[in-house]
Amino acid sequence: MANGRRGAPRNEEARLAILQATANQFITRHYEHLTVEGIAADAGVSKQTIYRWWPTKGALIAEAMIEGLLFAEPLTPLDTGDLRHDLVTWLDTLFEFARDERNEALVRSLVAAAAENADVGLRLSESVGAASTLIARLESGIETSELRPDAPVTDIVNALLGAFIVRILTRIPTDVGAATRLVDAVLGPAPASR
Amino acid sequence: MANGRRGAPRNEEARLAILQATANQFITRHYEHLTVEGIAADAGVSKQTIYRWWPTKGALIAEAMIEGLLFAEPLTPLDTGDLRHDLVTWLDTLFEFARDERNEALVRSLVAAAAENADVGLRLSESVGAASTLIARLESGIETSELRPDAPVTDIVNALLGAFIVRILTRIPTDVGAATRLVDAVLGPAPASR
Amino acid sequence: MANGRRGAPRNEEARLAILQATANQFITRHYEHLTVEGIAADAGVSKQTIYRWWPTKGALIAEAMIEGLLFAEPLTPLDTGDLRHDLVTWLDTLFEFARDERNEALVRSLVAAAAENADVGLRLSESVGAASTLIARLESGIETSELRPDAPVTDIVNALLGAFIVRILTRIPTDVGAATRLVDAVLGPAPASR
Amino acid sequence: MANGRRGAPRNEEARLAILQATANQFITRHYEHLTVEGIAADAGVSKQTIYRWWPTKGALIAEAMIEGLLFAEPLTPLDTGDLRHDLVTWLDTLFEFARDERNEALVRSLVAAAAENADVGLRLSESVGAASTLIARLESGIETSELRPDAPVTDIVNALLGAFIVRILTRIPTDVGAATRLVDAVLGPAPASR
DNA sequence: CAATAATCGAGACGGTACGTCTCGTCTTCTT
DNA sequence: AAGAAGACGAGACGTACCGTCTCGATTATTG
Repeated sequence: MANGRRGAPRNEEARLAILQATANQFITRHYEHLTVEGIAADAGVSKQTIYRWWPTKGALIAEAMIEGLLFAEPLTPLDTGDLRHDLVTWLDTLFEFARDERNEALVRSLVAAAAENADVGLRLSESVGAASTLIARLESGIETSELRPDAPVTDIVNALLGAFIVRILTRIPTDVGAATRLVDAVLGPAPASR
Repeated sequence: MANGRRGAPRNEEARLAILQATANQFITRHYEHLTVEGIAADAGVSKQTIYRWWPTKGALIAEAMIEGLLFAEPLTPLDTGDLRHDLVTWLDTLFEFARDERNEALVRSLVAAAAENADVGLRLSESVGAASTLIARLESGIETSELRPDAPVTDIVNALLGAFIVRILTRIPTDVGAATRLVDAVLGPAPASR
Repeated sequence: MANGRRGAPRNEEARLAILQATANQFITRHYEHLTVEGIAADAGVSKQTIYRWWPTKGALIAEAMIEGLLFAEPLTPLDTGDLRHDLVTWLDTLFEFARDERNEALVRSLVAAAAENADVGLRLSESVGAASTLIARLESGIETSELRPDAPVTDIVNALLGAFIVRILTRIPTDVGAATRLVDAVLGPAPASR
Repeated sequence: MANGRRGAPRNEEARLAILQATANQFITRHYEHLTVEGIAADAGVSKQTIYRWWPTKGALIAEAMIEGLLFAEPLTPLDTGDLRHDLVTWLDTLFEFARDERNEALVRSLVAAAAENADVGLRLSESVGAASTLIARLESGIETSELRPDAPVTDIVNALLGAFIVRILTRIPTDVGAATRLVDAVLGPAPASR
């Protein structure tokens, strides 16, 4: 059945090649050295095909993020039943991930992109920190009374993620206890067994 | 007496003109559109004079930050004796500052610069959040027992500042209670008398 | 009865719209800025319809010339019985025509097209100078003995037309006596009774 | 001694390389396929260096003409004392030159350039026909009474050259007698010994 | 009267070149 | 030396057209 449009339909293969190339280039050359010409060449596509569908580099990156091409495995929190433990584990994984200079540069690059482009910004906390899953985990912590009912869940997530990002931006190497200390600050110090 | 070097000494006037021009251009055109040629023209200086003394744009910005040319008034926290209140006030001022789209863009620009340049990154939390003063304020809070003695002061500052930056990057408009909620999130809920 | 071909016949309306658009664009934008896309848009036709029937821009222009769409009125010589006078009048009209900058540009454009495309070249002298009529006029001059029987009629036409074109190309403004001098140059000086 | 200007002086080597490359490309690829990028690559120069000094392709060609880089040997008329003979010889050489398809294309290309650019146009008749030398030859013919004193010398040159150009543009192959016939037309038929 | 074949408008596509912008280096003259 | 002026090679920008191609819709012809 007709779709109301005429002319050749958009080439899905080209679209994916472009997004994949965007991810490749973003990872290898970082945001500041990302070029549309490079992406076009890498994707085997003409520049015009890129400009026809995406207004800016940022839009490309944002879409590559949506397609899940930027990060290999999303860093999502677990749910073992112990909120404090789950948060520490998640943060530790994040810090560990960023201990590899390549990954740290990738995150920094993503922050740079987010700073210059709203589309990327909108997806930043989701992409870096799996924010929505994290929020869900915290809300489940409220149900198990590990968190008081009026805890500002979103703000807690922003604080944890923000602390991570500030560390990345200020280039302060992360010490071992950082994750625990941050969670302590946010949930209050660990009870009894401490 | 001679300083052991020959030839004309460095022109301090030119140095300041360059840094001032850097600040002007940074504020008006943002980091992504900052050009060395533009700075040179604005400062009435040749490009070579810039390249002779600064290796990168980031170094220029970092030095302009040190000279206090980027932000009009530093947003420092007060000390009224009530820590929680002082923090909320400070955060509110920050959010208020960023409510002006021009300032928000300025902060975003600074984050972009920090992401791409270590010199700027090192000074980011100081410049945006007056981090050292804030740390001092928190430490004085420990003395007045408003904070437990082992509170992770630096991490708390990172969390507060980071939450602010995450908000800026994700372009989420700030609602009225944000500052209070954030302090609650990071220090735990306000005690009894609330 | 069938013509041996199946499918929809060529759309004559589209053909004329294309040629008319070619003429419009040629006149307003000149040969160097003539684009197939512009013609297609102007004619309300798809590019493919143009490429299906004409191999090059030159072919389009040549056909527009044949259809008489490029020049409003062909500049044909008269026959008053006085050959020399008729030639001077004709040349004067030509010079007068080209005195309007718009027309001069049009002729130059046509020369450019002729230089780059054989189809246009073939029709150049006919289109600019009504060459065949001019040759006929000269041959009638032989019959009235105003011209010697072995006069190289075609070469004379080429010389007159060529001189005009050289003037156009070299951008030399035409003075009043030019037409007369040129006829003198090509036919030899006027005889006795002058 | 100072010349009043500061900054590096124009690089003469680059200038010549560019003009030489222009000539090369013009000869091998013709005007319509001449590209600034190609010239820059051929000359080993950046595009900006070209655009800094020449506003258009036409200006490049015009300057290459002035430097005598476009035509190997200028086609200048001789002076044997016999005007008619010298003109026929000159025209014959011209026709002979253009009989090689490569040269014909070169002349056509030059006409195209002249049609689209005034700088080239100004130099066309000089470059193709050595117009000034030809005019001088005709004036010397007046002194020897081979030409009447009031002969329109410039117009005669335009007519001869124009006839040549029209032949080139209309792609009419040149027959053997063409040169003689044209000169006959212009000087009147040859006297006695014919 | 279905199957076939050609036309047409629309528009996506890989390419090439455009003319501009900025980079970081360099060369010259002046202070 | 340091500095102003500015030329230079390099390379990316975003745009304009090229000529080809794929669509779906619309005619005609033919078996």
